[in-house]
Amino acid sequence: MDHTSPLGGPTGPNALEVLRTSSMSRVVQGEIEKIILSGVYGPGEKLNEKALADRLGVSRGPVREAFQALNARGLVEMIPNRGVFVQQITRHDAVAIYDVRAGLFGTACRLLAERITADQMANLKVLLAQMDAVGARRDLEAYFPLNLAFHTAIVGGVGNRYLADAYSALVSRLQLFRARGLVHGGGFESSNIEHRAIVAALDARAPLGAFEAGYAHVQSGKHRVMSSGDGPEAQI
Amino acid sequence: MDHTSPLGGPTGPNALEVLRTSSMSRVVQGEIEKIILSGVYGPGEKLNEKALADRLGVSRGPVREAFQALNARGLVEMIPNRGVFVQQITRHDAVAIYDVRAGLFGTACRLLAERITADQMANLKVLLAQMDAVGARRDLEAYFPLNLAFHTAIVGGVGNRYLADAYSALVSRLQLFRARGLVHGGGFESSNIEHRAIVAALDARAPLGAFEAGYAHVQSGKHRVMSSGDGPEAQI
DNA sequence: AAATTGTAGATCGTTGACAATATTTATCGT
DNA sequence: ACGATAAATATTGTCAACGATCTACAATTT
Repeated sequence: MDHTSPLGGPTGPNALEVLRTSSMSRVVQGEIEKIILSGVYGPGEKLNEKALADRLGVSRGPVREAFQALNARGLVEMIPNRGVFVQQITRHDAVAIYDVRAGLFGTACRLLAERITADQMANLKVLLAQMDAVGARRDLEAYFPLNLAFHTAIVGGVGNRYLADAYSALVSRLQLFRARGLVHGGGFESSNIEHRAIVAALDARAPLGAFEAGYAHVQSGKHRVMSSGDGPEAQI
Repeated sequence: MDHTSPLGGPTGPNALEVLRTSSMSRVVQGEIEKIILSGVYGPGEKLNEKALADRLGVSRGPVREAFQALNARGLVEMIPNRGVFVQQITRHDAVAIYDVRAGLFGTACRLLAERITADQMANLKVLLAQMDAVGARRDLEAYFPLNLAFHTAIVGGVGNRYLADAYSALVSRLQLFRARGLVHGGGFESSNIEHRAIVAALDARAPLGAFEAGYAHVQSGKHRVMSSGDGPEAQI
């Protein structure tokens, strides 16, 4: 999850100017990923090599290399002699991704239950209390980052790089499914109840209970998202 | 599997000749991956761009693109202005990978228990019986592909592309940890007992039991591998 | 003698050009 | 006017070359 631009540039490829000599293709990859996830290109839309290269002020070589990396991460689809397209995620795909994500998140909870420290436990409880408070006000804008921090604390708290990478790869792919950024809160209460169940299981150092709580939480999120309209509108 | 020589003649592997016009860089990626996983290059060894390009009979461009894809898949490490190196997997890394793999395999068992067909069930039982027979003879050469087929049937049988991809990516990374191909059978009986437990849970359509059986099986395999000598010698 | 500096060779990162393929546009026949 | 065919254009795939950077080794200094 190194999407942090080396230079806090506002917009545009001025970050490219700084690192012109070293790792251009890696910066290009981050830029293209940001463009894709920002939704500028619709799902299935074609990514023109030369156009992107000109826009980023580089040659086609680094762009092609960035495409290969993004393809391996599942964000784009490459068809020989045809071009590169933004990966299309169907409803069916989203369900499949959620299933895997549930298993990974449950595994994270299980592993964390075996090794969680007092500090980590306290941190989770703080986040839980904050989400309780914010949820009572139905303040979605404030709830969103807290929810993200809660999940990150659990997945990252395990200290397993491969687990964190696999999980974030799935989350990135799910971003492709968020066609419009329309978000409407509709699962505050249940989501927070599930959070509390996870923390309770972690506090009890119960691996099996923690897995079940984490697994069920993501599955519930899947149902919340998939059952609303014809597109995902909430990601809780 | 086709034994196209990794150290093919100066003319290059024949696969490249056939697909010269279409997707060279994808073929190059597969070739380099085979070379890496075959253990020709030791862990941490440097991969020279021009040398690989000359050996495969292509230019440096496709090789560099293949490197990007392999880097994203975690098989190589790229250091700017220094080069590309075979990814080093420490003992600690292997343990972490096994933990994630256990969670994914358990998840596969869980999901399969919810949707397994009669044909799939019969296939698993056939494989189980064959492994029983071969295991009684302590025939490791015959046991290995059967074991692989068993795991593949479970992970692939779910019909979840993302689950299968994530799982195989972890398995590929674990291959990096197999420094020497020394394999000595030492866990036949226990491994097969665990296989039977998995099949039993699947047959009972018990998701939770299937998860636990699959999770425990991979964890046992981790212990079998990690506790023997200073390197992995069995992969059961 | 050990450490530092300078130079030569090798390797990497990037670019622009050329060939092969796909897509679009124009033309022709019915 | 519509559909099929052929030229024209655009885009992708690959290559060879140029400048930048790193590594290794020799010369110099402390």
